[in-house]
Amino acid sequence: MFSKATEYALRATIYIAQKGSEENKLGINEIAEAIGSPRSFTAKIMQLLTRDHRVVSAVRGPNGGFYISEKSKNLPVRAILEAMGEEHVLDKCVMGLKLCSEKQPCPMHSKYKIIRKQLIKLFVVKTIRQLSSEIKDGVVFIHQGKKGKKI
Amino acid sequence: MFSKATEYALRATIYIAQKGSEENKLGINEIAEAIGSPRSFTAKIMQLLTRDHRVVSAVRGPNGGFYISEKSKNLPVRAILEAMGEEHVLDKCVMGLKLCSEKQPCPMHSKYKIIRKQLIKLFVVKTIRQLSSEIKDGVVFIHQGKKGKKI
DNA sequence: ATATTTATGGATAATTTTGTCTCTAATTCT
DNA sequence: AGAATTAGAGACAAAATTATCCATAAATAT
Ligand code: FES
Ligand code: FES
Repeated sequence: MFSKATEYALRATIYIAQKGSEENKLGINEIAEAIGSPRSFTAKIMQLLTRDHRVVSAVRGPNGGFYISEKSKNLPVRAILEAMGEEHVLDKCVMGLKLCSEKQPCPMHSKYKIIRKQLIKLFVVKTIRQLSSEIKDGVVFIHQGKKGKKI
Repeated sequence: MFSKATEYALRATIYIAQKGSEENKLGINEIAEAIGSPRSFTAKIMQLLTRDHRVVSAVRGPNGGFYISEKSKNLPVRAILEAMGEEHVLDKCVMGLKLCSEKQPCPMHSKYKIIRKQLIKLFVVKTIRQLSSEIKDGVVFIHQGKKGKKI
């Protein structure tokens, strides 16, 4: 559904929201290891998430690293997709027509639109905070290591 | 959601099902133009759909071309995904975990699984015949040309 | 038989995505 | 001020996807 980059972005953001804070920032090494993603590629992805403190914040130097402000934790998960420039995935025609619309719908449109509506809603109503708290509460994973790495 | 290749496969298959028959086979040129896809690439995709007469059938020579048997029209749309080797897309973890499961679910799993269930159902219950008949009945498009190319 | 038509198969090219590496900039600590 | 630490930025490399081209095989028509 999403690109690898966006999948890593989702996992990294939720991980930082749950494990980090402004007082306890997380380094790129820890993040990449925790979510099971290639380190350097993840660093590049973080640059997209941090520009203008869009979703994630970053500070350089000793004790620096990444964190998410309490305010940003209230952003919908969709904000991550937007930062990655992949929010369109939710609006795309499932059969690849240039434009999904009622005017010129593809053969799957009438059925698919009902499903997509729920999908869009999921990404809009769920906040970063809510997803990260799920990790705290129950048995939820952000990476599956050898024996499954629960955080 | 799907690769370009699979999107073309979906459109091509539905188009052939609606416009063609064993008596009136369709050539690759007509198909590619009708669905708005690159001709040569589409030819490659047809090879995946036609091996073992999996979904589409093909015959060479004059008056040759592609068609879909009445039997194959009863296949679920999912059969197209399978021929393209992309059926896994429907089963994938939305956050990119190696395995989507109840044992080690990602933070979005509990909500997403409900949506995915409907998505899978859509591809399983809808047949190629049903989709192509929708084109016949109503105002449904398989390609959006200059002014929208209805077929 | 020969020419014509149409899909098939293989090689190759272009583009996008994924991933790495290194040097630089900012920050902190001593 | 200088050393250490951490993210940022850019060039680069590898892999996957998308796309093109051409020679070949099969079928038909003459
Ligand atoms: S037009 Fe295809 S999903 Fe809306
Ligand atoms: S584990 Fe992520 S969707 Fe099921």
